[in-house]
Amino acid sequence: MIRKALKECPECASRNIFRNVEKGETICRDCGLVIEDRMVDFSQEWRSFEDDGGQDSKRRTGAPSSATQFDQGLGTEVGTTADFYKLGSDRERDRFFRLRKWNIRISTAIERNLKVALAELKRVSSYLRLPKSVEEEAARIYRSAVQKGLVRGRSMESVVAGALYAACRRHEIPRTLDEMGEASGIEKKEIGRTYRFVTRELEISIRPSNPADYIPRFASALKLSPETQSKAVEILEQARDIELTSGRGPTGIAAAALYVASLIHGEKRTQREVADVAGVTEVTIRNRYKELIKKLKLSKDVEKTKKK
DNA sequence: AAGACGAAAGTGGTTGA
DNA sequence: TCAACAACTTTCGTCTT
Repeated sequence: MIRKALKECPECASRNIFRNVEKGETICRDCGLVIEDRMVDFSQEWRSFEDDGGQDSKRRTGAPSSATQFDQGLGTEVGTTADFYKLGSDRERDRFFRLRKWNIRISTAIERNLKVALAELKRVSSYLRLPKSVEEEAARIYRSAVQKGLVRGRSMESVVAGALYAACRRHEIPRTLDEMGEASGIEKKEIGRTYRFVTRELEISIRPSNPADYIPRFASALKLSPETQSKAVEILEQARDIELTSGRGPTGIAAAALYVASLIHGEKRTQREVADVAGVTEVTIRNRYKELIKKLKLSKDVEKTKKK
């Protein structure tokens, strides 16, 4: 859903500004500038990660608690010392202290971890300029991962990055693993690994990302016109209709579509430039590009603009 | 000289026996 | 658990603009 907003583009002073609320992006239709992508997404997704048997128990009870608060204001405590005197036998007293000690030890450990992790999450999230809704989703995912003990054997940072990556995908504003790697300082292999592991263990279903989701950001980074941008999306739609997109990496396809569109509209970018912002190699762009012009009889369009 | 093209070998992940 | 495999990368030589 795209709706118009009353604002001026800081780059070209155009009023031709569009907001894509779902993606938290605001784009100038004239110069293609992505003005801000930190809008609040009100369409909150509710999902329960508790393994309580009820598979799809989506809860809508109570006020929305921010998952980025490190303990949601809900600590646990096993009794107080005042309770101690109500107990009878030595056995019971021993038991009481043991439990109390354990509980404190565990919950403070978890809380401390969560506190540090959420700070890191916030840092990475703001570095990538992600909307608040994504940040919160990532925080929820991270919390579930901690509760299931999935962080053990993995670095906290990599799980944070994985959770953020997953949250972006769920909100259909995918970032590449490269971007996530740069923001978090974790190698992209590692992020991919923890991402897969965490999503599998928590049974978070994520649809394969749509190449078109990458177009606005890539086009903006390449300073391509909105016309070129929509041409790229158009190409992607055609490509999807004839099953050219399945099985291929979405960033590669997006990059190739953008490359072709830039040729057609006489705003040529080199394969190298497009490859860099998309985080793929020129070879991949070439392969996708070849398939595109072949199967979409696009060659004549490209030729036409070449001669001009 | 830079960009585009393509071949060949290598990498990491998925799948199916 | 292992091997085949598909997609993508790296590297490098050649052609085109």
